[in-house]
Amino acid sequence: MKPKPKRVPTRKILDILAQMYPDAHCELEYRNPFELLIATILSAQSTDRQVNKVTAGLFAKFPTPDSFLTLTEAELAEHIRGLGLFRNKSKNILKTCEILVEKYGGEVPQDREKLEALPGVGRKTANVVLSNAFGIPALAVDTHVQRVANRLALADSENVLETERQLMKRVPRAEWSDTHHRIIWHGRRICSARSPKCHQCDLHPYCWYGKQVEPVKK
DNA sequence: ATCCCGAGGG
DNA sequence: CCCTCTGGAT
Repeated sequence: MKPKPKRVPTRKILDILAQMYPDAHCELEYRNPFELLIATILSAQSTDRQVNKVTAGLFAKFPTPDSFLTLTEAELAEHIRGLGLFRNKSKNILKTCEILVEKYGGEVPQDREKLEALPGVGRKTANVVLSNAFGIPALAVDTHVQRVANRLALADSENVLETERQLMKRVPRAEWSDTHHRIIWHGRRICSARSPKCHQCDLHPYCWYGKQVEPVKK
């Protein structure tokens, strides 16, 4: 008999994550699908904390696509200057608002293809909006999910789309949204890109990566 | 593969 | 100083 390749059951990992982060949720602040869409576009290569700092004032003055369209590209850029990639984001957001107004009556479409056709909106952003704003199951793979899922051997790929496929295959559909947020919280709080805190991680006994970083003490 | 691109942390 | 942050378009 060959020794079984022992792989940690996905169920085990998911249960521990649920136990570690029972209240995980989206940390971007928004009041409606439009605000979530804009906040998510802004979140590229930026921390949610910085995004919330910017959107607090922005959404108070400009709560709708129409109101954004009263701004020039340079004016909007000035409002979001605290974030990285602010020129690209300003341009994309205004074009997106134009399309929302002209094609969708100022509403955010609940449709992946229509969302991804908006400038500045790719698969990850579309997944965030579908899942959080509309309750449509989706599993957004961002930098945290990519890193953590691979460290935990929930996925094995350098490609985010492939990682998404592998996760969707292993995680029950009803748990996609919660799992997404739990993995992100884990990636922020413990399984950080640099110097992960394996010593205080409940998943350490089940983590191949953690054993490399910080071997179990005897 | 490269560009965009400021704030915050180590 | 260098690395990272809920990426997307070319």
